[in-house]
Amino acid sequence: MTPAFEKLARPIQKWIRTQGWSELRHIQSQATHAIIGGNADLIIAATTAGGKTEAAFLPLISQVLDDPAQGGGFDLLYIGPLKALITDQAGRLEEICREMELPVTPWHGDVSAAVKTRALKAPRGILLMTPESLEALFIRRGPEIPGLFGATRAVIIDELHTVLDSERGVQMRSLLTRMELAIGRPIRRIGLSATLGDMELAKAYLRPDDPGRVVLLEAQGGDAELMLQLRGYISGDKDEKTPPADHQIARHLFRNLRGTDNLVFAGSRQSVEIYADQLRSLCEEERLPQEFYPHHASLSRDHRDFVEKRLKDTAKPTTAICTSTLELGIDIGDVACVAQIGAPFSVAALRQRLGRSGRRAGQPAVLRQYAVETRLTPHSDYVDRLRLGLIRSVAMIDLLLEGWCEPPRPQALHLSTLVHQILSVIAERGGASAGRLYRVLCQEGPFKNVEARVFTDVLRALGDPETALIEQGDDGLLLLGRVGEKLVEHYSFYAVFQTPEEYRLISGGKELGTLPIQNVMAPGMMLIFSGRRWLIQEIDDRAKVIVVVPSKGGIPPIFGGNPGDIHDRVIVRMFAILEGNSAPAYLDRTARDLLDEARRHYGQLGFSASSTAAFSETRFAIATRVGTVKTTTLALALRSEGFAVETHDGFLTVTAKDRQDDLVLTIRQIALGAQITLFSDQTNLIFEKFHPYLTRTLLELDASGARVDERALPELCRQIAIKRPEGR
DNA sequence: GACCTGCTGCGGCGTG
Repeated sequence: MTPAFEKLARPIQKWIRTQGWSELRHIQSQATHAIIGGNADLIIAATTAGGKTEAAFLPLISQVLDDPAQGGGFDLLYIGPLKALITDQAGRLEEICREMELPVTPWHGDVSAAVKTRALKAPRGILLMTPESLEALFIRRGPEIPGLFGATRAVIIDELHTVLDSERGVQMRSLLTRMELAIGRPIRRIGLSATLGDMELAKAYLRPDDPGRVVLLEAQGGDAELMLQLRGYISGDKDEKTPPADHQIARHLFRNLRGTDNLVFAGSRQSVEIYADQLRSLCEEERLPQEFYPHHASLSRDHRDFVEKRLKDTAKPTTAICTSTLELGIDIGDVACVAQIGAPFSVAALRQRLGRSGRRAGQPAVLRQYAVETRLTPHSDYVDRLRLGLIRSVAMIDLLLEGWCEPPRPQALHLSTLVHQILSVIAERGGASAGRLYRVLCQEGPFKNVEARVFTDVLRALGDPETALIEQGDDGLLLLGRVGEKLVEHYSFYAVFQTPEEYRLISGGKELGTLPIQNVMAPGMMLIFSGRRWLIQEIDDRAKVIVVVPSKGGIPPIFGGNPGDIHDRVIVRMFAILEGNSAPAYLDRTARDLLDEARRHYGQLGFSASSTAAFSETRFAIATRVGTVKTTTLALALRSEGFAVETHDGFLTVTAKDRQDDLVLTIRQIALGAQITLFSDQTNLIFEKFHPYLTRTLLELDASGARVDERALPELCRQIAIKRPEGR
């Protein structure tokens, strides 16, 4: 055994021997040296089954055993984003700690109150929590926080890459700062993460005040060989002999995936239902046992557990048709192949998904990408002619092969989460001064981009008698107001993210899952859900329950959602592909023809030489050549100047009301720095949980930080206005 | 033109 092994506590060494490990993995040795040899914050980056949990916990538990704390609460705090992950990890840690009399306490909404009460009475060992449960602890038991975490040596943040700059990530960092302030010292932070494109940014998120001192350990190598194919399909065939594109794809999946474990990422819940239904029918037609199952967040926990268990069970071949539910989190074992239908929304997601395949030594990772484009007619729009879905798929695969993926977004203001944390700090302490709130949240905490003036405006908005979230006591202390008290009292307060209203779908007394309320439903209608077909029997609008029975026909429901942000670099690569002339070897015949066709149309539209094209005196296209945020910003600016604008990947379609409007002139004026209003009264700015309590001015400021990039506008318009050298 | 995640305290009732 290695020097690292010798550093571990005796009981841990004994446990390792009983596991039959011949040696520690490299990342585990490195982590042992870093954790036992120093006191720095740490990021351990490796794939899902890379042994990260043990890499962090074996040395940390060793420290606890070799140098036990005398009281002062839990020794180690683990924060995980999923209940299932916490249950999984608690089980693994209990195995390690069983002989050592170190308690392991999983703590989330499904854990019984008895377990929680016991842990609070004698707080020690390892506590595993969700960010929401930690939030609840601060609000319900604020004064007990120093006693519970006074001796805590380290906090382990699992799946760090999934939180980073998200609402939940900001909430978590705020809680950690508040915990450090409550106990009067920093607590070592250890992040467990998938490998990111830019790990420097992850360091800054883990410890914003001192990212330079964060040690980064990355598991090296392990890159399996990649087998790759992109197949092109054309939908909207008039020819009756050719089946529709989705049938062709379903048949191809059926022929190639049957008999093994696979993941098919279909892009949306609706599309998951469509393909699951078709694959089920194919099994029935061929009189074969069922092995294709849908998996997405609207399906019941029971059904999802069933699919996850089947994936783990090596005896039964299983293919899950899924959304990002199966992209991260609990281990489902190795799969033979990952299929992706339609272009993914980020290279980071594509990489994470592909990481589910090719994990066994000697096995290649297999990616099957399916691109669906519409059949062209003489009237087809230019965006259809440019085959943007196929081009984006190629761009993302290119970038994946180069090892690039999207870095976390630049830090937004997060005013909705700030409102939440203001209420939470007041609840924790029973009241707080404005100065203290500013210090805790904005100076020490994660809301560093919020200036004092903006912070004061937020407090004023919350204190407005109409809003009544907070009020000022006689001594100047800020207290919860009438509405604020009600909000904080209810358990729905702890989560910082918004959730839509839904119907529950019931059949034979069993819940099938949930359905967003925007679906227009009536008894007698037929529905595809959970991969099967149903007839609606009755609807209870007040209880939000729909009762269904099995049927022969049906259509898939709408699940809604918001368009995602495509990164600048992906769009830049798409244009490079449109302007290039070689075709990647992994394209099939149809995909290659579609790519040629896209390039031909790109040239015919004149985009090689100019960034604008006119279809008539009032209808134009602009090639922005940049990602969603900047493209959307230009769209808002042009709308406020009276143009009608549609957005696409790297393109805008612009319609002028009359021919007097000169688009080119407007673009030139913006390029020269003309002042433009981006938001009109009609622009919806409420998309996060606590946005309804803020003023219009604050909402515009919040949107400016995250959804638009006003400063990039003049340069963007300069680039659009100039002629491009032909053939570049 | 998309996806995902989470939740306390207490009253009422049944059982040992």
